[in-house]
Amino acid sequence: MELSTRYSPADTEDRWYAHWESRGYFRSIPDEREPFTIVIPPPNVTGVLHMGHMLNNTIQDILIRKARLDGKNACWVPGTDHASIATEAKVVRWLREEKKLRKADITREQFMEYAYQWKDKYGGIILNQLRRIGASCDWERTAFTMDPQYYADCIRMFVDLYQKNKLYRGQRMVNWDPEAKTVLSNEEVLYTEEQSQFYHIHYKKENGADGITIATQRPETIFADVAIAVHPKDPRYSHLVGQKVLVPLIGRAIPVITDDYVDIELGTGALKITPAHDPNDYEIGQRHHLEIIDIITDDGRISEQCAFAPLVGLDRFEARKRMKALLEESDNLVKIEDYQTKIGRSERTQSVVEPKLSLQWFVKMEDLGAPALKAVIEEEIKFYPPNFQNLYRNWMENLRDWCISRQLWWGQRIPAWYLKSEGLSQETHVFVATSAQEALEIARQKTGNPQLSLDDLRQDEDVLDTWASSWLWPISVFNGFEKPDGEINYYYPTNVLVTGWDIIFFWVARMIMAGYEYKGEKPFQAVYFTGMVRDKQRRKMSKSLGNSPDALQLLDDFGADGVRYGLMSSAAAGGDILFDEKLCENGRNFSNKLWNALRLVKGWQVTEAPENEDIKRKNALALHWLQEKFKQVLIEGENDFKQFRLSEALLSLYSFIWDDFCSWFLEMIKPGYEQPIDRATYEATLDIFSQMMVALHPFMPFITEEIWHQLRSRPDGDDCCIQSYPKASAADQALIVQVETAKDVIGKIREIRNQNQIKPRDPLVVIGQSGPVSEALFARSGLPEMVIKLANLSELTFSETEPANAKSFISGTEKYYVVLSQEIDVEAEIQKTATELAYQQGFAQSVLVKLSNERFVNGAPPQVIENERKKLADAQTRIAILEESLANLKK
RNA sequence: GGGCGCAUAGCUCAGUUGGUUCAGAGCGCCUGCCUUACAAGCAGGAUGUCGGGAGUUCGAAUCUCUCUGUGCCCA
Repeated sequence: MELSTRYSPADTEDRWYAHWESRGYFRSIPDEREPFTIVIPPPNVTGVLHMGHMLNNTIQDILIRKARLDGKNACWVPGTDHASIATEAKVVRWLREEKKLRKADITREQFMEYAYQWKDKYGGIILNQLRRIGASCDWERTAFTMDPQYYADCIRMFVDLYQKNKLYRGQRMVNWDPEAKTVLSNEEVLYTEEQSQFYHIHYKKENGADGITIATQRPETIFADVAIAVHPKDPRYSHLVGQKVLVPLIGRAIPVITDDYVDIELGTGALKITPAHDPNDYEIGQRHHLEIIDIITDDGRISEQCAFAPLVGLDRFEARKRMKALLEESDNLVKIEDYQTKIGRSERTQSVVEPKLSLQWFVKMEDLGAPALKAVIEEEIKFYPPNFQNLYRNWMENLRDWCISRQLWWGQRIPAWYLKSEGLSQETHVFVATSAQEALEIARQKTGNPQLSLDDLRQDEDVLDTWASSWLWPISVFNGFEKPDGEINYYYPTNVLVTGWDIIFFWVARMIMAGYEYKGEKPFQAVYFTGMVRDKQRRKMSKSLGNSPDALQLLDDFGADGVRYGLMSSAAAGGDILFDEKLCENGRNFSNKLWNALRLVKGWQVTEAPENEDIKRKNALALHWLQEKFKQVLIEGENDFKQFRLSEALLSLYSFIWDDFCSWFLEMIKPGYEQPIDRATYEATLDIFSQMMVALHPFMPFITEEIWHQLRSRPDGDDCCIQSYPKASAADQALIVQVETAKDVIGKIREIRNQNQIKPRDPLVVIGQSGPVSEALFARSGLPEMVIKLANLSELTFSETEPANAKSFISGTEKYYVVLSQEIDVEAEIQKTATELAYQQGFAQSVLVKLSNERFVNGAPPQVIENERKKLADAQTRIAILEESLANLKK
């Protein structure tokens, strides 16, 4: 069998994924095993794979594969989210560009047909891309937030909340997107610094005398003014309070009032109050019981309500432009100054958000929030890392009612019906039911009019906010609403949710609320928050910045395992990742290292018995040591997994495999050129190599599966993917420490070799000074042979006398000599030894000071004191050795 | 304005309950090697006021306070 010198992911990844899938390894059906459940944070149905998805789903896959290897019934439910705003925007653009259709020209039913066409065409892309990174989802469970069952669950939820009086229709100041003609949640509004202008406008008194000058960025809204507010402590305006001034151009009289909200420093210190078009003004208006005048239409134009005919019908920005001339003409404009301010724009349409009073559906958060807050504070749901509790608490303690209606078509249509006889937004009757027929029944009862027919009713035009559907995800994907006693009881609560911290409020908090509301229980035991993937300049990766590497290209370049390694190696929970391709390169290099270890081992000739006793002892020791070391790594790994310290778990496996296995173990047992290896060592090596592949499998599934099969010919179905994870057990620490000491000796011999330009091939003679530690060390069967091989020695002996022409080093508290053929620079040696001596003396002194401090000796635990004594003793031993060396050198 | 975090090697970051020669890893850098698995590699090496200051303690990268810088969330 010829293996290429480099590992080629392209040759293996698709093949193994297809194999796993065809074998049904990812399928989960409830059984007697303990379940381990994850529901995917559903990506946007029209999305494509980006770095954030790869990170997030790699973590989920690691946890799921580990659970599967641990013998649990691992269930990872994949799916997508309909993402109403984003998807509708894409569908609208597609219709306009491809079909030459405007949304206004087609019916709701036609639009939905097109939207589903679009979804069928693009909806599966991201799920297929997830397969490429190795995601071991149970694809038969793939869910979608607009599936008929899921849709029905959303409607059921809406009706239920309404019946429980946790849902109401109310007028509220909302963020309005005049382009999409929809309400946006606060989170969908992006604020950026923009250049704006402050119009200083003078309002005259009723008698024509000088009144008050205000500063506003929105002169076009003066027609909706109902008051001017000043700060109660502002002496400049105290004489005007309680008087009336006239709105320019229309001459309507409005009062001057006082309110603490006003910032004396900002602008002129006088604020015009326009409750219909500014959230703060709305609140001030409420406080002072002011009327509300709404002068802006749904599409952002000035309405007739403004009482100023020349501007009616104009766009708000066009109106603003006209205001300058109009105010100048009427002698009300004092000045215009440039002003830098934060402007909110719709995340989707980029349109400037218009604060607007609107009739919307709201969820009352008070009752829902309480158990959800408690669950996290009391750690019934654990957050990783735990400091996200603060952020969560902060938000949960300042809950506002949740506006769940959106003026869109793509989504679950709100199951509320009104009487056609009542005007839009003027409704006095509302009938909420799961179907029009039911609504009709209710309507007949409530109105007492049995003659009502479906034709008399009108369904609410709006759909649910996407989050108001996806908060049901952990329940609905297991059909928990329709069959509350079905498999949901097996899978729920799920084990862990893996998601970015940026949607802690949008989604995590709301899923917790829904969990307690509808299951009376938390939706997940733990939440693992991933960081954001950023570029090297710390910018969040985004499509608009174009700073995101092409995910698929990365997979092509480094292999899925390489990318997974790269993402995980610097991804502590919650910490952002400054993404650098270098990280994936490390992963690729690691794959290659594994591959070459395979090539080495599989290239060996095997004989039944070792060549001689030395080799037998050496190999036995090497194996024993590696097995013990592996146990230690496994124990640490289990610990890491329990705490979701995945990158630590990966790094310790990485260094075990690269350093301990490849650099030390394989070199220990590697036979000489064209020499065979004994069968016992060979087989044991294949076994532990195989075990290592299982241990690494959750992180790097493809290459581990490939090597698993390359190592041995295995029966059909004996795959790495479904092995038992190697069990951790207590390791022989004494052996591990001894080998570490031997490695230190070897390292120091190599260092002397390097410094003296002695080729690795030239064998050396090393003489150790007899001492208790070295005697015990070298009495370990196989250990001297190991040192001889790895340091390439012709001779390793012990003696009391110092050899001629040798360089010495200290390992632990023992002295060793490396005999050199070349001349030694005695002066340099004296210098070096003296420096070392000074350091050791200083060290001993500092320990001595500590030990002679009575408070330390009385206060510190005995173990710590014991350690200090040992440090001192060891240092003193080394000092003695160094002093002796120095004396000898000076002879 | 209110709140939350972060600051450790040139870079990116670990460092769990304060305690072992604890100051670490990877990358980068320097030296020497194409040593029959791997140059995507091997063997070595250098690098730190743990942001500044004060405090608690026998003992602080770790706990407290404060200052500085910086990032985020909310208004």
